[in-house]
Amino acid sequence: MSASDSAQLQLDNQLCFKLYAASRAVIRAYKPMLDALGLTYPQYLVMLVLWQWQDEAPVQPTLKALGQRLQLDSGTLTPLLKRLEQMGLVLRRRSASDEREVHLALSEAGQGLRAQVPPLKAQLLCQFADQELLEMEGLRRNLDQLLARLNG
Amino acid sequence: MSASDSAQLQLDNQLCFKLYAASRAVIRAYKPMLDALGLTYPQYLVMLVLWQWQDEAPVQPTLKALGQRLQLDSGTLTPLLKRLEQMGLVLRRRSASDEREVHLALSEAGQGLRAQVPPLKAQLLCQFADQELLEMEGLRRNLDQLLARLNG
DNA sequence: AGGTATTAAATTGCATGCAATTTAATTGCT
DNA sequence: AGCAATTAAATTGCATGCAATTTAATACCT
Repeated sequence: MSASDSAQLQLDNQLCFKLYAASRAVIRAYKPMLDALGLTYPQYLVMLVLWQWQDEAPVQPTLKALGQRLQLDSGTLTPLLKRLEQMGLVLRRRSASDEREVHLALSEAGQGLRAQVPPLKAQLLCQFADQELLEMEGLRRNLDQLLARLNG
Repeated sequence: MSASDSAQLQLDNQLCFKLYAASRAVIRAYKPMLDALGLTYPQYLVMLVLWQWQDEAPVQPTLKALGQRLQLDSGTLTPLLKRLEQMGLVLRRRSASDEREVHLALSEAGQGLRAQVPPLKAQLLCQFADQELLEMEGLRRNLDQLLARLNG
């Protein structure tokens, strides 16, 4: 165990830990807004995708396509989507042309929920100074690079 | 739902999603190394802290101190530490001076495991170009700022 | 000293993530 | 057509995260 080995193991220097901690800290910051919406964080991300697909529809809004978008598999998404269906926000039905696929759609309530987000989001963001929002934009670009490197 | 509201909801623009996706992507990248160590990702983070405390000992290496370091509560750490204890890597014992506290220590095996990390870590990092490692350093600093803002 | 408030873990319950397996439907090949 | 290979979900099992409650020990206050 050399000195440089030891330094490399310092938790404060670990990018992995920073990412893990920052991700959970952001989820905590979203908690008040998500409580108001009645959603968990991953449920919110699913709704974001489905709302987005209302504007720029992909070929088929399937569970598979959603999984590719969020990098989550059916083991995570199947029960999550069943909960959103129970909550009356999402509709699931097997494709007529290919019974293996599950097609997703927003219910009226699911579409309506979308309008509640912007004011809550604004409330969340207004606690940050403009300066800080700019820095976050830089952070977002850095994350893009990392994601492209790790996934693409 | 204005045009700017819609743009703000775009998933690609969401810092929250980028962080969430990047964190999981990094954990995936660590998987081969962690499999070789026989640890899960949060278990690895716990070991990193305990190894670090061997060098720069805090007053007391308690579960509470570990929780503050990793921002995790006893609901997560208690079962995780019991597993590390079962694996023979960590020792847990109640403090003599305050029976409420659980003190943590590394077993021989737990200390020995530390030496296996640097070569595996080097193997992990060598898939990245120097340029990319520099960019990650910038990312780390950005995450520091965000964490300080959200936690501190 | 005695009783209340506080504190540290542990426990309980629920919702992810993710690997591995299973099931059912479709493709592709001969 | 017939059958193996592939594919999309669902299922199973396990380890987190985290809120809420419980338990046990210590601190505090008069």
